[in-house]
Amino acid sequence: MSSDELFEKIYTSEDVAREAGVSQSTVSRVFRSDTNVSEKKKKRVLEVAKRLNYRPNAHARSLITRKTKIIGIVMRDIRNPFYSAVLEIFYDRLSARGYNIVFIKSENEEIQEKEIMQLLEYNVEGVIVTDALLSNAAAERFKRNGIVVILFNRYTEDAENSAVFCDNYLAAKQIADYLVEMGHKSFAFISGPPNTSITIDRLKGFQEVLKQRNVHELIIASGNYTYESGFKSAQELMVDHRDIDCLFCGNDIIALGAMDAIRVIGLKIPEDVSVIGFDNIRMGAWPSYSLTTWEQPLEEMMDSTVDILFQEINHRTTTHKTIMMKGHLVVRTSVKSKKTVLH
Amino acid sequence: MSSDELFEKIYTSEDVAREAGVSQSTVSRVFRSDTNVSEKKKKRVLEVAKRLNYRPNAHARSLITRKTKIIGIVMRDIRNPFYSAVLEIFYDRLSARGYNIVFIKSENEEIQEKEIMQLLEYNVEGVIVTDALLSNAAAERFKRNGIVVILFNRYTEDAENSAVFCDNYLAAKQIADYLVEMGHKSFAFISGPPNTSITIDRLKGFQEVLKQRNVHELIIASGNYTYESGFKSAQELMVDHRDIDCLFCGNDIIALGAMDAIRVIGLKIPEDVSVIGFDNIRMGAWPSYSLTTWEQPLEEMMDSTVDILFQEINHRTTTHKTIMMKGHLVVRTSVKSKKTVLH
DNA sequence: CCATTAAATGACTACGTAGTCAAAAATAAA
DNA sequence: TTTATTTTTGACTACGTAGTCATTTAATGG
Repeated sequence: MSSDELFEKIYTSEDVAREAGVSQSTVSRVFRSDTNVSEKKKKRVLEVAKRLNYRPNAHARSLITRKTKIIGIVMRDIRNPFYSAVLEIFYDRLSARGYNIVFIKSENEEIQEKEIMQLLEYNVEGVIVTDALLSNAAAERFKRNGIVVILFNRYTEDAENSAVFCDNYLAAKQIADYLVEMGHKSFAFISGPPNTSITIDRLKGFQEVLKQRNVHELIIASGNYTYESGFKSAQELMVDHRDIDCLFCGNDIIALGAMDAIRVIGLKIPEDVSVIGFDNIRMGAWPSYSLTTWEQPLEEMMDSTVDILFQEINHRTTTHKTIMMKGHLVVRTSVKSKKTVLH
Repeated sequence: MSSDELFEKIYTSEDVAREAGVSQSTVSRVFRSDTNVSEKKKKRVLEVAKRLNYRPNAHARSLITRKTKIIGIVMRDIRNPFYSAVLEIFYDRLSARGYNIVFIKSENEEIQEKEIMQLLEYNVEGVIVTDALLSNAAAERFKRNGIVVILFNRYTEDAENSAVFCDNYLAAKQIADYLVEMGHKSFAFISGPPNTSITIDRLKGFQEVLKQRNVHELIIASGNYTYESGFKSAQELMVDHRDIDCLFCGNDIIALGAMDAIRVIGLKIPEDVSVIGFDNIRMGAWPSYSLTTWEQPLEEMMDSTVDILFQEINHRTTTHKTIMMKGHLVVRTSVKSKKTVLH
């Protein structure tokens, strides 16, 4: 027994045309919102289409128009709340422009062949790379196929892609300034993977200011951008270096892990150790943490990203933009002021 | 000036065929891994393909095979860590089977027309609905188009879809038993949206056991499955009902919010109030919370879901399965034992 | 070496739509 | 009414692939 009978036929524009007594062209026109259709026929077509449950086939359309209305989003750690938020907001923005999202989870740090294949085969119009590295070879592959690539929250020195990110260097400098101002003496930095632009810039800015302000020792522990990594690093750090009074964490989720580790040891935040994060994820505001952190202007960054994305898709520009945003410090209670307050 | 020159031509199977001195059919065979191709020509085709950077066009393929290798995942609150995890795991499972994921964020509780359209137009082979409601009308739409729908972590009484979920009723009963055993007297339940199967079953099981054990009052606050909602509900609850000594939360993220609210008020967990959650998200294990909760066998549930999904896609079965899994209690420190311990 | 069978190959068509172009219909102008 | 102009319409083709079928080539058996 053929089981096809169990399902209704999936009707095509031709079926609708026949039923409505018009040509396939006219049906196509109606669904492209082409104005050159008489009200009468338009109405008839829509009626029939509704009755037959007709929907244009996106693949056939893509084939002929060479537009897929699909954007690929490459992400590594969707469980990082920062990136959950990023995915959600990108979805809203792209959806509002009539685009669909193919979600690609990058298995390793660098985008793999398999992932590139997927995106190429589906002919995505653009790719937003957030959480993963993009090798020059991969960037080249996309470019050769006319696929726009935008880096979000990261950049590569030499790759010729547009990128939108927070000025991590400047932010780290301001954070360092703030911490020194607050009277801290002994600093540690728990970083993410050492080979990303984010990590490099944050470390660089932080170190520069410390040096400039005559703090010559900075203890560095690098791991990855997870709670577990932050927990473990902080634990080791605090055991080996009892005198640390200030911990700059590569991002908020690391900071939360670090705070828990510090408290488990029996130390108090911020009395014994100050902790500062980066990103301003929602959880940082929870009373259990009340994390002082740096807020990235997430929505603005994403708006810019989407703007540039469509600019490049539509005008096929070859000049790329690098947009660096500022952000600002969000002061809560995880950093202690050791200075005497003067009235 | 035409800007097309800026990009390499996107080659087709025909280009490859010409260049390799074979027919388009042969190129197609090579890329379908059809065995009926001589090693010699296969090698030649692959060489040329690599040189031209050729990739088969997924849309053309979909058009002719009527297989898209795309699964839609509908989710409402990706920021809920439970669902972030769900998305990640589903990605791994589906990806392993060569399928791609179109991510759909449901704007409202119920899947909207717009979202259905998107999935239909892209001819997804199946849809996994996790976090959103699926009206009968919507289910019907999918079914008519031969699209398999599986409900994950929920079900509807009458809809004819397969569903995989945790036995919430039984779990809630065991939770209630446990809490009563531990000596609690005054119970409250902070629920999610009251119209989902999850909420209904958890409440039902909880209430039944309480009644059975002669606890006749249960204070109920309903909100949604977010930290903020849990925080607010707990705050109101604890102010209005000072005597509550035990709080059953609809899920873990609500529980975390509730715990923070309780602590902000100045009460201690579990000394003053016990809190229990549901899901066993990672954050519950963090030392700041150490939440006692019910673990859903997430991976097994998702394995089942994917199994059923492909079973229905491949064999086009019309009989639907409902799989209910058990799960188990994870005891941490957010519930106090008020009973005297006897040795 | 020829007959038979199996493997490899290419010509051709279908998939469902968009869009071009020319013809037809409707409208305006004379 | 006739002619010029604009709007609507349908026939037709292209998009890039999979797969059918007939043909050619290679392999096998006697």
